[in-house]
Amino acid sequence: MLYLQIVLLHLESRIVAAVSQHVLIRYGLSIPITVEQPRQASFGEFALPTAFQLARDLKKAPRAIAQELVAELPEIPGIQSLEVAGNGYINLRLDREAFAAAIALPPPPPPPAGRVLIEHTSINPNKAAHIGHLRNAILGDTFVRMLRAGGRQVNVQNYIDNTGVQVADVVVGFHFLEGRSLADLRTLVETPRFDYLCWDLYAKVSQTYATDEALKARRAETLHAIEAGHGELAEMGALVADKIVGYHLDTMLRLGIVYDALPRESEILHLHFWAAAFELLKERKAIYLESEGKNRGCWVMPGSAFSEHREDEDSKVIVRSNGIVTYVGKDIAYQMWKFGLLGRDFYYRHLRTYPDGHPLYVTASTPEGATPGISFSGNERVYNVIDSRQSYLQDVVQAGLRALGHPQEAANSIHFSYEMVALTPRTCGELGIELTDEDRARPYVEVSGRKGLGVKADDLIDKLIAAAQREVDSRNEHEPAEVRRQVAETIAIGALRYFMLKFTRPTVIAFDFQEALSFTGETGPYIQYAAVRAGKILAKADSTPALPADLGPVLADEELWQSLLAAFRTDSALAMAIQADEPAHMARYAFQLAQAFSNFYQKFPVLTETNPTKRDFLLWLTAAYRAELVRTLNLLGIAVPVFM
RNA sequence: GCGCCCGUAGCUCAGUUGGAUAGAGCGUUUGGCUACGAACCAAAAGGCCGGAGGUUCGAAUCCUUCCGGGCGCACCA
Repeated sequence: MLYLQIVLLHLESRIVAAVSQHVLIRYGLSIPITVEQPRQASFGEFALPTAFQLARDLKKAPRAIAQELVAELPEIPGIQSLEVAGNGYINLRLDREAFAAAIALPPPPPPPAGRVLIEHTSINPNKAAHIGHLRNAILGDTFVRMLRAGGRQVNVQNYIDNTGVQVADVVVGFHFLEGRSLADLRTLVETPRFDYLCWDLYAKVSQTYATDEALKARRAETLHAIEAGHGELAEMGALVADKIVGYHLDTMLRLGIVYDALPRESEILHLHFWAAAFELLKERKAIYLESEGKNRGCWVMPGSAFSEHREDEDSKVIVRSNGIVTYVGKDIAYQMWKFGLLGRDFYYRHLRTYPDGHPLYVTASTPEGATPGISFSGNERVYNVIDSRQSYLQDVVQAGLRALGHPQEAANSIHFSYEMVALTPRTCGELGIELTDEDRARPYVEVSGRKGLGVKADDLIDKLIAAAQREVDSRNEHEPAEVRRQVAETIAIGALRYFMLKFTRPTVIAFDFQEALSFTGETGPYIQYAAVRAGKILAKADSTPALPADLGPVLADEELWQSLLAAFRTDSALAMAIQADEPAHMARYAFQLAQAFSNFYQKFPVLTETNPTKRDFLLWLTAAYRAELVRTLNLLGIAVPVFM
């Protein structure tokens, strides 16, 4: 069934080849030929704006050129007719019979695979995940699914900063604010929703710093201990981080999000990744020891390395005057490892096996207990899914690679950036968050972990499931409770994932409960519903769907023909979405596909159709729609419930 | 101050990389269920694409400039 899409793609490239060759011979011009979809379906299947492009060079009216082209272009197999439209467009119509016959063609070979790495999620392991993290993970996971469907070999990583200040802050809270020992913490981490407890504690500690200088001094002490990896404070930090990572993995698994490996900062420290990178940076003179000014005694990267616009851009400190590397420095080392440029690797220990059998590895600093023979280093292309506020730092990392003499890798370092998820003032009100008059007047309010201001991921998922459950129960009283529960979950996840994907990456999402809880209109459930209805028809049909031999009369029906075309755009939509690095395009396509099916569903009753050939065709097309809907939803990480 | 992002229907957003009459969803109004399940469909109303210049056959899209909003610009991560 996929062949149809391939046929369309092939046809497009045949048109491009035929037209560009003709233009070259006839006019001696070599121009890029673009093929578009006509504004109105009744115009045909393809449109060529070629005459407009030629008008400049030929100094002739576009319409006249179009007429010339139509008269002189050689026949293109699969194309029935050409006609001039408007003031110079050329519309092409498919040979429908030939097109239908092409269904029998064998499937094409898979596209060449390249090894790519995607890092996403990467939440500080010191508190529960919030909606902003959901956007990151859903965006990353969806893009992974898209790339894999597009033939790429992808490995998925979730970076764990288990030795950073955020973990230290929570340890400060437990130990110095609440006076807990390591033994106390060992029992405490086992209490339910330990991640929520940390959420509140982190906010409390952050606020206490403002008035308590002594506590702030404890933070530095704690961070130091955690980085060194020795002593009670370090053990507390490891305990907290490991436990919270477990919660994050569970939360993401609820959304169908899994990883291949968890690289941890503790191993980057213990295996001295930075030392290796530092030597290389010095050797290539990518950084220098500042001898004067405010950065005296620091190793810095000159501003000109990462900013093309200004010579006097401030240089970026990589190693502090006390000899301790900054976050960016560590990130450069990590990015080098991703490309296999560091000359070092982690050991990998098996951490868990996902329900589908997929193994998850975590990095280790010794070969003890490690699984031999695996590596996640050495990728051709690297996507870092990180919010747009960190674009400055990502630029510095990229500049580091360039300065080290790796322009190729720098160019293949992609900051897959996205805007933040904020809250509408109304949602803040519902959450009982006090707002200033100034905030209330804004269109949205930024979430803040330090202030404890935000919507926890699991709370949102629970709320969505509850809302979906009400709908499911009211429509399906006769179904077993356990199945209803599963259906409600599938719908809730569908709604959430689609909601996070429908916005393009640079758009700030002003999160609103009312909008996110909606199951009608442009939502995940709308698309799931289309797939479920298609499935119902197929289940009730007495025959298996097969394409009838004589399609002439059926394809003459304009609406049916359009319906057929609309069902087979997945591959080209996928290719375009990958090329644009934009999962929202895929989400948009899924919705359009569902709309096309809903349309078809309304206009053409399948099971009651009396003409047997037409009935066979309708049934076949229903099966095609169902398959494409399932496949497309799968790309978005959305499952299809058994009923709705 | 410098850099990046955004400004499109009442609201929330798309706009296939410069193409034909600018599209969806929500909301509003109206019509359609003894059902291949209405979480749906059909129809209507709703637009100086922030303003002004420019580039060209053609601009929501590219350039310049102004206005309005957001986010960055640490020896934090």
